[in-house]
Amino acid sequence: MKLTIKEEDYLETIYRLSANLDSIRISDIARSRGVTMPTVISAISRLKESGMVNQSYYGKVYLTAAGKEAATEVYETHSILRLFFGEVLGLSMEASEENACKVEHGISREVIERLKKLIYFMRNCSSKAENCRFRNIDNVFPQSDGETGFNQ
Amino acid sequence: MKLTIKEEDYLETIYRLSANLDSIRISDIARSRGVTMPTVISAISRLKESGMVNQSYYGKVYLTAAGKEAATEVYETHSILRLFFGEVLGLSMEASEENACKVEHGISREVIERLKKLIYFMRNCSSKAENCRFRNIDNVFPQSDGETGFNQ
DNA sequence: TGACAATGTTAGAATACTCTAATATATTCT
DNA sequence: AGAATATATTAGAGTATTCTAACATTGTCA
Repeated sequence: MKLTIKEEDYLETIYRLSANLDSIRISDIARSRGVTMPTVISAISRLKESGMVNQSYYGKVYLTAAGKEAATEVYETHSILRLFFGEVLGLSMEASEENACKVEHGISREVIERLKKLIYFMRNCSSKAENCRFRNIDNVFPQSDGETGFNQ
Repeated sequence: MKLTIKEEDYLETIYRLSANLDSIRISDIARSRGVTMPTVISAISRLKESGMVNQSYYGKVYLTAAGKEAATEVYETHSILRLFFGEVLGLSMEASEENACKVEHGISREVIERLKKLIYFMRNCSSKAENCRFRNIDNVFPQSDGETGFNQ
């Protein structure tokens, strides 16, 4: 019953749309993902078969309990990654968002838990200057653009 | 001319095999990636069309200059991610390797450069105890297993 | 209410990736 | 060299993902 990357992407899109819309149409998903409606229809029909989504002929799209659970997991992963890229690495909002989208699939629970700790730790660092002095890693070395000198 | 994730995976596999083997066969790649030989043949034929690989009928596989360049880039990304997971997040070697494989595609150059800085910074932290006291993030909070209390 | 616009669906196609089964070529060993 | 083994290739199939074109249904507003 493992979902593909694309299936997870569609679930996440539906989940995110449901924050702003009370009912979700095929066209909303298509617009949001930048694909055509037939593409969405085909994705949704696969998700219906996996029991992740409900949708009747010409009807609205709903996540099932299983679909909501899967979507929530992907979304939480996405959110933590976005925070990490933004707060710890100091990337712009757009770059953080974009990288989070690329990376959010297949990363382990363990990584997410430790990223949470790292973000937490860094937030503490930033407020207690005697302990550690940085806000994000770009702030620590604003001048040296990449030359940290590793080979492995 | 953008490569797919799988194409990058095959290039990286060839690149890594070339460290230990002086000539690379279809069967080496198949074994290394856990796929069948016809699958490799089909991947290689696509890579030949993109000018990333050379291989003659029943012959050995070679990366072209472009192939080597692409493979090197993926491999460097992989290596930095592995270091980050191991040194900063404190994951096991196997978990670091596995997560690096999943994440290495599509992550931006900017992220890699800042991860380098972060690893560098952490290495410095570890040696200068007055500045910051950790070896890896799991070491800082060895007890609290995940409860850092965020909601976003 | 009927026409037009918006939305949804089906049909048919293409690409990427994988497999198994069958066949062809190379390599190795006696 | 000839047989046995290893390796490579082709053929054919299946799934996932996307598209365009054609058609169906729904919604809106004049």
